[in-house]
Amino acid sequence: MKDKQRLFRIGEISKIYHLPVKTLRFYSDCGLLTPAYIDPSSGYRYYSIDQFVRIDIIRNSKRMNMSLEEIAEIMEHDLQASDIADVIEKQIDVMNQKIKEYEKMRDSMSVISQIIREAVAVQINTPYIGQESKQYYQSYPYQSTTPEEQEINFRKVALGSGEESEHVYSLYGVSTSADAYFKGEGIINPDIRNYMSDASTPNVCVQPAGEYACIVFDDNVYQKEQYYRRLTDFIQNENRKTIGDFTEEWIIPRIQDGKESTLIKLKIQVN
Amino acid sequence: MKDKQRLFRIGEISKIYHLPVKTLRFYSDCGLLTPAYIDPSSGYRYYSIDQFVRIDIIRNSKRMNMSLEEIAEIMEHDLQASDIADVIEKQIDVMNQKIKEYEKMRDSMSVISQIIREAVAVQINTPYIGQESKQYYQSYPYQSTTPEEQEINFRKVALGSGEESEHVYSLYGVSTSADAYFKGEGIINPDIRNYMSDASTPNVCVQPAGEYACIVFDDNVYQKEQYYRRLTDFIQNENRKTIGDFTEEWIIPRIQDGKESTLIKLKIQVN
DNA sequence: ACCCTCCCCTTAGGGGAGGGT
DNA sequence: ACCCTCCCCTTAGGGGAGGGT
Repeated sequence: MKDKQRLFRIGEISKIYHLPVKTLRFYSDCGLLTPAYIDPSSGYRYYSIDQFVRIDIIRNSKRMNMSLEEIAEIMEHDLQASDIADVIEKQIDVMNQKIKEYEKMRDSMSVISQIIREAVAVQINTPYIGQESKQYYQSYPYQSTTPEEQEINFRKVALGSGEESEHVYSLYGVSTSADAYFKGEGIINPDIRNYMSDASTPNVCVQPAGEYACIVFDDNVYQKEQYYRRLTDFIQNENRKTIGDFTEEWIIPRIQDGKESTLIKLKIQVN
Repeated sequence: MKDKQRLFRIGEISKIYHLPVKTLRFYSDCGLLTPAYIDPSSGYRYYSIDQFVRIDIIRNSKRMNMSLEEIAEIMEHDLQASDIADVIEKQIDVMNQKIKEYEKMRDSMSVISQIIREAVAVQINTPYIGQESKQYYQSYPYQSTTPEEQEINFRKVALGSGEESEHVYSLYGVSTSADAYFKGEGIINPDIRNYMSDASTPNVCVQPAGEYACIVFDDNVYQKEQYYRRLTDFIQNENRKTIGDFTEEWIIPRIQDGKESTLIKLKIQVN
């Protein structure tokens, strides 16, 4: 019985458990782990072997990502072994949730980095003819005639639904009326498009696979016109005819000298 | 150009981006997102469309689990598109790390909840003969003659190595000399055992498969003897002979009326 | 209504000063 | 050496008071 009275100073407990003294003091102050005895004159904390199990429980629980509040909860409730299994299984669910969430994030991030890598792999500012594969998109009929209007419309689309937690990032873009452009009416965008990885959502539209004249540029949205010109000059030189409208894919916005600059892939189908 | 001067009040930005006003004020105060104009007399914050990209970047970066400090870092550095891909891929690595870590935790937690479920599935305090499968363990030669000594020795073993992050929880136990026990010398534990899921660690020992007399109890370590008696009485009644030493598996410790109580499986091989 | 500036609060401690055994 | 008690600091804001347009 006298060995049971063996008391440990805070530094000894710290060494045994590899726990900082500060942490033990903190547990003591917040009532999570009250020392067996506190010297009233010196304030020294003394721990007995009875405290060991509690420290074990705190340790194990913390490893399961439980908060000190939850740990205090379970420690003052005299759980049966089967209750402990319940707690552990609840934490397993929490872990599985986290894992799923992170996997979604990671996959979504993979997609976008892939798209950026592909875009920067081609010669920037240089038109080319390329084989493009089929793309799915959701069309939102916001007509924009100025870049400012488009900026606002774009946010309405991107932030409008409750898709908040769905993806880290979504690929957006616009179509540009070829008719209006070739008539000299400038760049008019009849809709905003959200590109999808598959056709699983309702009302999804399809952009056909085929040969496209493309140009990738990285500039401020107010400077778009020159890239349209380069692309159409190129198409003429190549003696191609366009099919359908232009599309812009807004790959990634960034900040250049305090101004927005967006990496954009502009393309139009040709025959 | 006058549309470009369009200024938005903090509440409008809040509505467009579904961001609390408090958050925007906080970003403003810490310099992450400075309003385009602050009225010197009223202190009202006004945002222009130029701020929109920054908010997008903050939003996307936060979704990738980046801290505001990291976001500020990347925003003041005029990154190229390929640099952004680098940043994203770095975050993918971070995510993968997290996923791995959580999967490890979850698997380790699964194992222990499984062990508890199996232990509580048998009639508690009631001896039985059961078929036990092969077990691997690491043996640590700490002889303990009192429960107190054992408590301390156990922590030395469990906390001694740097196995901290390996598992949430490990199954430990002791052997008890059958010879000494039957000679009336009491419960003497020549070693402490850390049970392993496989034989991959060096110096691993094997506890053979076979028929064992077992009893599962859930009590304070100072009360062990009565369970040894129950088990040995049972073995005698069953006309069995023991092979080798007793082993105790310390399945899960908990707190009962302020005292430690451990769910223990005590067993010994019989023929 | 909308906006502002304080001020205090949250987790789980860490760093350090200043002082006692 | 080892221990103590303040006190201030960290993330990313949230809640509320009290007051201005």
